[in-house]
Formats: sequence, structure tokens, C-alpha cells
Amino acid sequence: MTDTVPAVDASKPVVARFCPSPTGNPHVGMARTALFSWAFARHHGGKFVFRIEDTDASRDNQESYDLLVDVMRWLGLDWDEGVEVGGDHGPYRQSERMDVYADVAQRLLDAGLAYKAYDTADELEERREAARAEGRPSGYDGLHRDLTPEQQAAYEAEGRKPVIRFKMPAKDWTFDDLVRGPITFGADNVQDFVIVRANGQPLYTLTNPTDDALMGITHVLRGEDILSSTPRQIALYEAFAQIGVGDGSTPRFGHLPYVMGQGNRKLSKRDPESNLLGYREQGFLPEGLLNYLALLGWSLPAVDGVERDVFGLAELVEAFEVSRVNPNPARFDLAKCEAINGDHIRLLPVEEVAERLLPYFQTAELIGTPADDAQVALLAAAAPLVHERIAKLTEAVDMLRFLFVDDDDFTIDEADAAKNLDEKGQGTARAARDALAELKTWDTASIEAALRASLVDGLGLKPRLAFGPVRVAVTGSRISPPLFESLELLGRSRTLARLSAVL
RNA sequence: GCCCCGUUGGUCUAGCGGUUAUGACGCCGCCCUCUCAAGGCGGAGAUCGCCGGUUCGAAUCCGGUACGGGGUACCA
Repeated sequence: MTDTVPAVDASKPVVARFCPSPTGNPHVGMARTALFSWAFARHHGGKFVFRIEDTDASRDNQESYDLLVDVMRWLGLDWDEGVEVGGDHGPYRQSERMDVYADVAQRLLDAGLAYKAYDTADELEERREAARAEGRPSGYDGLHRDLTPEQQAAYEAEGRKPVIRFKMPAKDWTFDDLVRGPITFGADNVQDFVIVRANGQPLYTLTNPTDDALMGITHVLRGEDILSSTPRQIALYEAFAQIGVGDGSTPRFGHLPYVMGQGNRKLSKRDPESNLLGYREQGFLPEGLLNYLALLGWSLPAVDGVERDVFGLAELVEAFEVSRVNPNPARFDLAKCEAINGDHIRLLPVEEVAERLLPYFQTAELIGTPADDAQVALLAAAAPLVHERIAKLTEAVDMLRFLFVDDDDFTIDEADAAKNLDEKGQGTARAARDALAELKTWDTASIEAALRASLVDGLGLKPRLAFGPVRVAVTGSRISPPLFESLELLGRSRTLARLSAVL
């Protein structure tokens, strides 16, 4: 297979990155971006950098930062360089790099590649409106581009504080997008942009390319929402080459499609489905979630004509080619996400399912913390009963609750009781209790034999009618794991007590 | 307004000039069965946004157009 590594320079190893802003809860679109960037780096044997872009003090917060780190670790997207692990290009939080940006901005100014602009918001607004009215692009018109020192001094005297704008060279901008192919922006449509606010704070437009350059990023995979800012970044890189920031090369860009929610809207932080932490709480496996996320815009190449959409991270890394990324937006489908997750659960050895289940049982307080050996053993014995029946780990908690719950807390679903434990059902339960009370050996086979003999052969009931009342009385629900196995695990005394309790 | 991106069953997706248009999720039916799942088998569901062109032949190439999305900030 031909390797379509689009390299800046073929001899240069790949360095990719993920650089979220710590605002709010981590969401799935973010995870998909991180996943693709990570998979790209790993596929090419390169490095993956994890940087935090917290330059907007009003929106960033520490809790969100902690969550980001936590969730990346949970997902298993490891990084070679970045926050928490360090590296040669740190620090990796932009809030700790302000001196770097100030220096770069000053050098840009000194080299005449950027300038101070004193326009007020109102002035800009007015000119923008005029431009639109005439059918011209509405970006900055360059009015303060060539101010004389005297003019600048006059504005300063008025008390105006300048922003720093980057001077866009007048030329067309073309770049070969890793997922979309060649994209061109005409010179007239990319205007001088602000890189430092009037209050001295650097903007994303400056900090992001600066750090990418300084950290040696060769490939930038990011959301398509910032596709149109790419020409500015490329222009900045060319300026960096002149002032000696970075190694003088420009990275390759690839713009990933949106992850959509309901309707034609991008999945937003407000959609409950977008909350990454929620998936962990609900019992999604990281490999299941990641598998589904990978399917949003990418697919494993077919082998001998056979397509497969359930795969592990190692397979993803092995096969990941950015060129296969589909450029159109994909809608997030929870039902399919759950189905894929269920497949991953079934792929796990049952012992491991039991291990992964433990924390969820502890959260539900069905098993103590620390867990005692008997409870852990019971969970291990019960895991095979739910292994094929769950799509999310938390579902096992509900299915096996009857085994772990204190007798005082055991409850029976009212609707199920009404249907299955009427007079006739109680008769069935009584017969079951009597048959089981005499049983010598308490194991699945003996329990099944005794129940069949008593209820099916003895009372002449159809199997589903025979076992329904027993199931409801003992497990509390019309729907449960396999009955005979469940009774064995529950034990004789608790089983008999529960049957007696409904009579 | 101007710029950019996108468009294959309900959803995700394969497809790179010749296929009865692939697979998955979901849905329906049947089998298995102590419930529910899982598994097996089968089914419905797409005139590949639209119009033109190139070609013996177009989902695939070209040109328009419509619709959706994004940008046009001292947000990212």
C-alpha cells in the first residue's frame, strides 16, 4: 500500500498535536479531533504533543484543565510531550508562555511585519458596513497600516491604545489540505488581523502558530471551523521564517469535519450527548467510544472486500490514513455508539468485564470500597450472565442488583408483579419454593431440573409461564439474567425467602 | 453582501469511468430460547442534491445551480 504521508519535508518525522482550550466540559467533538491527530502521529511513528491554550482568562478554568487531562488518560490517548509530562519545548500551557508571545509580537513589529492600529470599534464597524454595502469583503481595510510616527503619537495623545495587526502580504493563498485537497483564498479576502489586543493580551491568532512553530509541529489536524483562518497562519509562518521563530517551515493542515447533533447543528457543549465524562459514567468503554468516534469521518479499509467497523486502537493506528478522512459532517448517533460499545464489551474476556464492572458497582454502593473478596468473587461469577446482554457497563448494575442488594432494600417492579404474581403466579411461586426447598444439590442443573419437574411437568405450565413468576419474585423484574444460574448465585436461603415473601 | 467547505437509504459509510450501488446502526419477519440479550437467516429502505456537458458508458470527470454549514471579532 502506498503511504500517502503528506510531509512538509519527507526527512522530518511527524509531530502532531492536540491543543484544546480548557473551557467547560470536554466534549466528543474534541475527543474525535484528539483521536485523529493522535492516530496520525502514531501511524507515522511520530510524536504527539498535548498543549493547553488557556490565553482567555475570562473563559478558562482549572477544573476544566484537570478534566481534559483526566479524560485524555481515560481514553488512552497518550502524549510524548506536553502538560503533566513535560518535554523540550515547555511550558505547555499558554498562560505560562506570555513572555514568548510578547517577544514574538515585538519582533514582528520591529521587522515591519506587523503594525499598531488605533481604530476604535465604532470606526471599524462603520467601515465594515460600508464595505459590505458595496459588495466588498468586510475585513480590515488597512487604514492604519502605514501610519507615520507623528500620526501614531497623535492617537496615543488622544489616549487610544493600539492593537497589533499582522500585515498580510498581498498575494493569493493556496494550501493542500490533508483531507480536502487544494484550497485557495484570494488576496482580497484575507486582511490584516489582530494578533495582540489593546490590553496587551495575545490572541489565538498569534499564540497558536507561535507554539506550533516553536514546538516543531509538522501536521495540524483540527476542526473545519477554523479552516478559513489557515491563510493567516501560513502567512505568519512565512513571517516567522524571516524573524527566526521556529525552523522556518510551515506545517501541513488538515481540517476535520464537524460532529453534528440533532438537526443541522454542530454538536454543542449543551447537548447531553456531547459530554465526554457522561460516557464514562454511563459505562462506555474507552475503546468502544473511540471506535465509534473514528467512524465519524473515517473507516477501516476493506480487506478482501470485507468491511469491518468494529476494531481496536491498534488496528486504527495501523490503518489510519488522513487521506481517507471524509470531509463531510457526520451526525452523532447514540444508538450506534452503544451498539459498537456492546460489541467491544463482548470482545473482552469475561474476567476483564468483571474487573471493569467493579467500580460501577462501587459507585452504585452495591459493593463496598474497598471491596471484600466475597463480593468480588460474586461479581466474577455473575459477569458471564450479563456479558452478552449489555451495551454499557452500567446496565450490568441494574441487571445484577438483586444479587448484591441488602435483603431489606430488595424491591419488585410493581407492574411486573401485577402481571406475574397474581393468584395463579403465586401458586407457581409456592410450587417452586416447595420444590427448591427439598433440593439436595444447589447448582444450576439441579435447580433447573427441579423447577421443570415441578412446574412444567407437575403443573403442566408452558416454560415461559412457569418461570415468569419465579423470575419476578426472585430478581424483582420480568427481565433478568438467566434464571437458574441466577438462583444458584443467589443461594438457597435467599431464594426461598424471596419466594416466600410474595405468597 | 463577500470568502471557504460540504451534498450516496432515517443515520454513519464503501465506491476513484462499466457493480443487481458496499457494509454497519436502526426498523420488520423468522430461527434459537426460561425473560432479555447475544447469535443465525431473510426483508423493506438510495432514480448517488439538481441541471447540463464530456464519454460507447458517469455516483465517479467538467461547468453551472440549489440547499446546508463555517468564516467574515480586540472568540477559538
